[in-house]
Amino acid sequence: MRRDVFQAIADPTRRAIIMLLAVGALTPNAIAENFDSSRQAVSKHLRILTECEILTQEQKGREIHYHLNAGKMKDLEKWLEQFKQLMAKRFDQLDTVLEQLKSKGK
Amino acid sequence: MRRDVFQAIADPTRRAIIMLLAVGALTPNAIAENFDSSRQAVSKHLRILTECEILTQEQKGREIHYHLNAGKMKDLEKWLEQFKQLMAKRFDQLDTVLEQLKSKGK
DNA sequence: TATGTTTGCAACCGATTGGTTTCGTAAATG
DNA sequence: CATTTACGAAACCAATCGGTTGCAAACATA
Repeated sequence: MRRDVFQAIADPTRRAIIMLLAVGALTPNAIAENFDSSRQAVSKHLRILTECEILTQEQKGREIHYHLNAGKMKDLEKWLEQFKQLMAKRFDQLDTVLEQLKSKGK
Repeated sequence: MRRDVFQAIADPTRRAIIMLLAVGALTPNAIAENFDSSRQAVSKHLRILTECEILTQEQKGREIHYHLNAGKMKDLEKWLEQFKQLMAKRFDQLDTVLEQLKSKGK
């Protein structure tokens, strides 16, 4: 089973959960209140996100507080950065071509 | 059918294709050479990426050149930025709490 | 015109997804 | 001690995914 940040944020509900928990830790019930789907459905998403290590659990009596592990989002950030660098390099090459054309035009 | 950047980059092969095309446009055959899976499997990924408008097609005789539409990646960038802002705000609040504790300690 | 190449598309397949309902358990509450 | 509450886990389901093989069409080439 693939369990990474990319697969985690593919689902819109999970993205919303991440945003919710970015503000502060919440219990499954509190999270589920923000969605149309059942508590169990949300619970499944929480399980997936926990397996991805995007969330951590903190047991408090019979309640479980889900905390966001912001560090795990770095994987996504890194990939996006790598992509942007590749694109920047491409534009640099384009610039070189354009300059060569300009100097030839002289 | 959900067709957005998030779902597009969930698959590792598609992420690799995006990186490949970030360097320059390629034909399906040229792309498929970089992977173990069949040309048809790659073609399916290309279809999905095109439907997401991450790729554009340029017909050249019997060949099709797939170009990257870097602009579409902004959706991902925006979401990540929004997330990071939320986290930053949270840390600001934490700072406030810490400062209040400090001034009380005086 | 016959042949080979490049490509998309449809049919099929097992695995995975995201949801549901049901149940068990542990903690709080009366 | 009985009841309610919070939660995870399991069983089930239709839909989707990512792969395959086998076409057909369009273009290039001999």
